[in-house]
Amino acid sequence: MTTAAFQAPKGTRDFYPPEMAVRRHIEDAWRRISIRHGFLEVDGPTFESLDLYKVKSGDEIVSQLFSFTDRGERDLALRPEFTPTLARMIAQRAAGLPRPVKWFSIPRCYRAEQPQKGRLREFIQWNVDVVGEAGPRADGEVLNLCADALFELGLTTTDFRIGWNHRELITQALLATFVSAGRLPDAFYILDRLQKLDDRGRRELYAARNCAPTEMTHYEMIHSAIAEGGRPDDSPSLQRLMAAWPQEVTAAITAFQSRLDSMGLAELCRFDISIVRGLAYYTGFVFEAADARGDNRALAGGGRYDRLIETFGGPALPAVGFGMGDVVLEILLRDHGRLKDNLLPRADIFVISTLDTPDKADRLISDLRRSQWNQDHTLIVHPGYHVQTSYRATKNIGKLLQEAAASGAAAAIILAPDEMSRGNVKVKNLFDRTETEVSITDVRQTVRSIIQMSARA
RNA sequence: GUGGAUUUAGCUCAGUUGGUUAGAGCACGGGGUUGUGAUCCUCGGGGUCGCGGGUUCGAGUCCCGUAAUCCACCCCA
Repeated sequence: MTTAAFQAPKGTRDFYPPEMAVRRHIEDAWRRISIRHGFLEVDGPTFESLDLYKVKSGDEIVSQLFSFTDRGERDLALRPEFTPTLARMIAQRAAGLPRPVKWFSIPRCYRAEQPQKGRLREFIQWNVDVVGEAGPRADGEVLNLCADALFELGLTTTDFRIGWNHRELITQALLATFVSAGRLPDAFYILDRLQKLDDRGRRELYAARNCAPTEMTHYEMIHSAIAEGGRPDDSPSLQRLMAAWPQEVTAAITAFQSRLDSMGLAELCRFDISIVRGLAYYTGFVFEAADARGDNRALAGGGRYDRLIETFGGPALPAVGFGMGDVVLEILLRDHGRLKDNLLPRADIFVISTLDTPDKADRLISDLRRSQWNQDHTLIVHPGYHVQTSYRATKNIGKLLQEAAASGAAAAIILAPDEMSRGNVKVKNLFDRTETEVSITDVRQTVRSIIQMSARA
């Protein structure tokens, strides 16, 4: 064996079978849940024209992209996210799409950044968007889907939290209480960092942003409100804050929280004024999912961006969506013990033969793997089995059974001269270790019942 | 882009003040015990010690550079 001369590029991963199985596990859950909520899958090119990314984020983004020039002098970049592609696709066909458009995608994305915990240069990001539907119903719908995917992967309300906010509403509330219009950008900057800093850090932040005493008092009250759980009913700080807010603002906040409550998300979701999602393009509702223990970076984030489709040359269409990356998600699943040690596919049946010729085993294996159709050949009445066998020359049944057990099979079928002389084979249940001798024509039936039993266990 | 730590077999790790042909466990593969998953016995493959330079009679070991990994910072769509 020689030392590999090459290694995977910085910030990328190789997916050997165990890692690939974890990735499949995650992607399958995303896909399954998206479809269950009525979303359709789309994809686009892995690279787009560089200008597409400048439209939304300006020139400074280029340094964070993997970009290149093709032989026709076109400036291109590997996609750092899917949203521009989505917006482009919607803009191109906006006239003909039934509304609302509910799409999801599971693209590989690329960012030329310094790798660190939860952040690589190549990653997979589940994207979900509802386009053409304004209002809190769609907002709640995407948040619910985000939560549902995490539940589907085995996480519980003790593992993660979702915080939500509304940029428009909170702007009104700030303007009505202690922030002047000119100070809004500073206010959002401060809100974004409020929960990430300790007492001293916050004081330094207030000083750096030239906060007046009333501002500091308000920010500290907001900090307490979030720490107290973000529910008006049991947060005195939040009650005091909201008492001074315009009535329509508090009404909208209460209404949205009760919408979440009725979707069964009461424990999970909290109104969190500090979630502002840095990006300028969010126009209203924003939310973020994170580890309940406060470890790790954000699991998922999104919100409403009603001007986005216009920005990419389409009609004015309201939109709301979110993204969830595979890297942080996998770390969180592991941290909370929600990933099984072994997610590799397990065999249904392992076939062992100590016969001198291979024909009978080959025939049996082939039959078992093939699906059975009904008479019209319109419907599979019984799908084929996942069948494995040994490549070893040995006729040592003990060793072969060991291999059978390692394959994860529920049943082993043993073809040996003794039984075969009677037209029979042995079928061994690999879970309870019992075995029966059956006619070779009855094998399929015997195996089926063993597999059904073990699937229940 | 900046700083710290790390890098020896597929994995986890030993490797003495610099000294012969670099080791162990696990994993993997062959064989054995008269046809049942354990245990056991036996044999085997696999490393230019991350890469490149330097010091030295001699470098896995000391020095310099570089790459990657992990952690933190900047940034974060």
